[in-house]
Amino acid sequence: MASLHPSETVNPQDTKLRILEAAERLFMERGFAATSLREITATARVNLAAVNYHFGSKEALIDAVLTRRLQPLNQLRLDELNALEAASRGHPLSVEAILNVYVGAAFKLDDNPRAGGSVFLRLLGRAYTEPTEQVRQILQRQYTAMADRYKQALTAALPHVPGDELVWRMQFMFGAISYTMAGTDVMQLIATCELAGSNDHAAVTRRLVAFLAAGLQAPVGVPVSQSRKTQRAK
Amino acid sequence: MASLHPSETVNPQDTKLRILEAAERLFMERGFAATSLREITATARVNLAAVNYHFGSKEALIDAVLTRRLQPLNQLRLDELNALEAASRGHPLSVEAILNVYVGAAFKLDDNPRAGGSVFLRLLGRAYTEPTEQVRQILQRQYTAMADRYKQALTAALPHVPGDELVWRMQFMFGAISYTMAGTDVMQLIATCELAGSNDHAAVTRRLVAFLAAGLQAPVGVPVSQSRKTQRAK
DNA sequence: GTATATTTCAAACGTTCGTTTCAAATAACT
DNA sequence: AGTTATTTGAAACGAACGTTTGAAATATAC
Repeated sequence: MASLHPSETVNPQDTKLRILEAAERLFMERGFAATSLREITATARVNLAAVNYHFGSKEALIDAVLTRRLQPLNQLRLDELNALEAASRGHPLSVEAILNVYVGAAFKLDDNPRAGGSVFLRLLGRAYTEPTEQVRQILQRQYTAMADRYKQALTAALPHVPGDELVWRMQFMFGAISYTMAGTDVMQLIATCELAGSNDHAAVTRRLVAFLAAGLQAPVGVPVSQSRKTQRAK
Repeated sequence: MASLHPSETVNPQDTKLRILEAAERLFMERGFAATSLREITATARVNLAAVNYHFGSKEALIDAVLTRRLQPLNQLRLDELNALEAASRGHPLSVEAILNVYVGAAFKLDDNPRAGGSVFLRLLGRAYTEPTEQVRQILQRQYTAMADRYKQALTAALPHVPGDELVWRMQFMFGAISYTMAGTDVMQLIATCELAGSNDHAAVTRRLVAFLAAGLQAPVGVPVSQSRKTQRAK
């Protein structure tokens, strides 16, 4: 060991971390199923068997990669919403304020180099549409409490929107957000135009929040049961 | 052949179709990478080698599965928008009318048993966030002209929204739509609530269009360059 | 310093993957 | 009819997969 250069000495915990970060990036670039443990361990410059030694299986590694950042992220979203409500002292929060907390928390993860979230956010955006039961369950576990809490806050902020309508609008909201997070840049691929300033998180947040706030606050139409009549009346 | 029961006789083209439909469903349920040709051919009750014989490779099969329904879908979206503009005789279209055509086309695919789109729409919603370069290119090829055309129509319907802002809002729009199409039912998984009437396409369309129309028409904020001042002013 | 526990490593395990082969069966054509 | 082209079938190909193994190396404890 004395013959090794200091930069080559390895922190005991380093292997686990290096695997997590290599896996995070490769999962984002190629998806869970298409990324092999051999690619991951080669990227992390650790032995192939290290994954099964430290995590147990590939499934458990996927779980660890997702939970590591998702748990703090959603905890931050809960904490900041609670803090905001506490600070408002009874005054109902605006939709924009709620959305700013939710979206802003993700970009805080992104800005913090320690959290290294830029890669993770793209991974997360894609994980939402992952077909495997395992990933669905991980997301469910991590989102249930947080989504319920935000539904409650949004209900207070949108008294004119019925409950079932709000659930749908939150569905649309999550879609727009995770799609944006995924950064698939589909418009860039789809149309002959570019997304201006996609690296300016504050600007993206402002645009996204304005869009979502308007959508959530949209006038509520006629009840579903009367829809056919309404359509024919046109 | 004469000894075979008529129901057992096989249409020459039948093998290709059976493969396409089995692949469509399995790709939707498990994703592209995680679905093997052996599962597909077993489900379609055809020989394993039939995929490579009729399509050439798994990649080519993925392409065929996506293009088969996406091409007609986006063509329908183009045709119906053109028809609507022609019928309006110079009057600018409303945002709602444009969105109804776009979203409605997808659900027409779903309603038509011949088109059998219910499975495909979920697959398509997931394909949007697919990491592989191949799938990205297929989507780009199929979406470019259509997205450009809708951007043009929305520009006319939203004169107060600058071009770069509109591109972002279309990005949010595509996110909400494809997320809804994917039918991941993330809110169902995430929160302790259900999406009421998710099978009522007319009702979903109405909710989605109302949300998106409001989002697209949201007031345009201050220019990005002045954002910091505005934020501090609060 | 010796003993114990933890971590790394190269090699191999059995499976499954996409693809190919080539003969048999079926369809199409003259 | 007989001949040709197309399609199906069973079997096998090499490659890559996740995982396991057991010995070597390292860290920790006494």
